[in-house]
Amino acid sequence: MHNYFMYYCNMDRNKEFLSGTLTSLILSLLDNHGRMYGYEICQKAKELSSGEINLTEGAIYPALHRLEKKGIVESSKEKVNGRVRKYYSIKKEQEIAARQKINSLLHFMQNINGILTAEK
Amino acid sequence: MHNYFMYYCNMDRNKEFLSGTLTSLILSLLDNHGRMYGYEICQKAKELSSGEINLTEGAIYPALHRLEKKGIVESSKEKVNGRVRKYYSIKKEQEIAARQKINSLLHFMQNINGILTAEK
DNA sequence: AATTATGCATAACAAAATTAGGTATTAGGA
DNA sequence: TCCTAATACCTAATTTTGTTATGCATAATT
Repeated sequence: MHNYFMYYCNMDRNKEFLSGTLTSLILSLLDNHGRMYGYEICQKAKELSSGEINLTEGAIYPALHRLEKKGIVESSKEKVNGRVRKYYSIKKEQEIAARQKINSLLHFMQNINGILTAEK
Repeated sequence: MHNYFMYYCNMDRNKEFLSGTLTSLILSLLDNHGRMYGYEICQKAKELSSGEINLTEGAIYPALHRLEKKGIVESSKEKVNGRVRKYYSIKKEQEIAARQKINSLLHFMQNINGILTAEK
């Protein structure tokens, strides 16, 4: 290593948010509403943000697949009104970790907010 | 187009934040402190977040280069204490746009916060 | 003398969202 | 009865962005 800047210049636990809050957003919605399916998550995010947060399908579905692959959520398909829905929920043993992740995002946003609103 | 979901399911002006708050963070610091150089921006972000936001060099320098390439900031080199610093500042004609971007991030974070802290 | 801090830069890689396409069913209006 | 909108899933190519790991150079500290 040529210098030591990088020893303290990594994003630590916050690194994941610089590249997106989507995963934590999904976990939060699942934590609050229990079983949800992809389309429903998009709608709920939109609803809770006065129509301003519009998640794209190309983002939400791969994100859900990643969460499942990592063993954080589990899914089950169900036919409702002739259409198949894929419901996701946080695995029981992952709930604490999920809440920690959500709190980390809240904390991170407080830090960013503190910088953005700092007095000159 | 095969369906119409995507007509209203894009991230609109918020899209840039899902993939990082760094650019807005830089603009905010430059807006508040005027001329700053890369290393100084890292230090200031760290200082204003009680040491929790640690920007990496590999992120900050390319980000500054992108901002300059886009004509949003301008730079000038200066030798201070035998070391060359590259100072950046927001172009006069870009200040309003920069502040809008910063406000967009604040607004976006309020929305995310609203979702994360929503009552069940 | 050696290390730490200051200061810049870039390249290979990985992660994640955008963009754009695909399939299928149901509901509602003209 | 069409046609459109809404519901509901999926994936691939591309782009953007950050991480990780380098490299160089000078000043200050131990």
